Amino acid sequence: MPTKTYHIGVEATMEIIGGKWKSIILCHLRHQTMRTGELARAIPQISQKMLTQQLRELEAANIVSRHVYQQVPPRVDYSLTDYGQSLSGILHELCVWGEDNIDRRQSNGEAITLLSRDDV
Amino acid sequence: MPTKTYHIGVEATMEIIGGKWKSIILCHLRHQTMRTGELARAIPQISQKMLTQQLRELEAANIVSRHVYQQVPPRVDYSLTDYGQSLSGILHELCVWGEDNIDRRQSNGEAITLLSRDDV
DNA sequence: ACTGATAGTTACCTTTTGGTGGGTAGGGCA
DNA sequence: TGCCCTACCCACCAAAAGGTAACTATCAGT
Repeated sequence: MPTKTYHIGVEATMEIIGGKWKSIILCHLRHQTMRTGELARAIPQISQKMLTQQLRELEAANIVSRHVYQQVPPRVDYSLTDYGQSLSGILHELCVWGEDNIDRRQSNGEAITLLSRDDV
Repeated sequence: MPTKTYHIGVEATMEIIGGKWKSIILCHLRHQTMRTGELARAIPQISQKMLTQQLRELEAANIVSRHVYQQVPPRVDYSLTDYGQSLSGILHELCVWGEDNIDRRQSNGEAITLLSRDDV
């Protein structure tokens, strides 16, 4: 089996939280356990396919855990694992830096809106 | 002009440091100003095209600045702007978390190598 | 018997991202 | 004259990521 080689730590981190959706999902799960539908409503731009696909990958990386309740209609929820919690600080900073960046660009005349803040 | 809309701060951050290369480049520039060729040697997997393309985008976002010396052969170097420095803490944490993640996976039996650490 | 609710899968397609291999400039130097 | 050096650009192609729409299962309620 070929050994996977990284040159710098950030490569490994980005493999886990990179992509268009993972960091957004994680930012939401940072505050609370959420059902599939809640996540979908919190991230209205995401498609069903992407949501479950990304959740599966985060689960495989042991960042989120998936709880299935034996009910009909189905009930499934997701939360950060203990290990996933270790990303919480980073996720928060990523949110805050982005909010500042948006403010900056707005005051620079760019047409930009931020719909909700993550202020603690 | 259509207004660009973000739903959460992290979206904006990821637009800037996301993708396969940007965070790696920034992690290197965090410690020192570097010439094009130095960067290319520090990130051996990157192609010329990607290196300059990503640097242009980081420059456009006001994260890195590009200094051209009037010489032949050409000499160009890149460094973080003051604003770019505001990412330094995040970049460091991304590196450290990734290093820990790799350690974790190694002790879990995965065949993984990390070639160089960013320890401060 | 039919509908609604929830979570999920699949096939198919488009868009974005990344890689390759070639070429440019222009002064220094053998 | 001709080649080296550095940074960088371009045309073209391949691969990965993401989007759309249609489909599944199951039980409750009407």
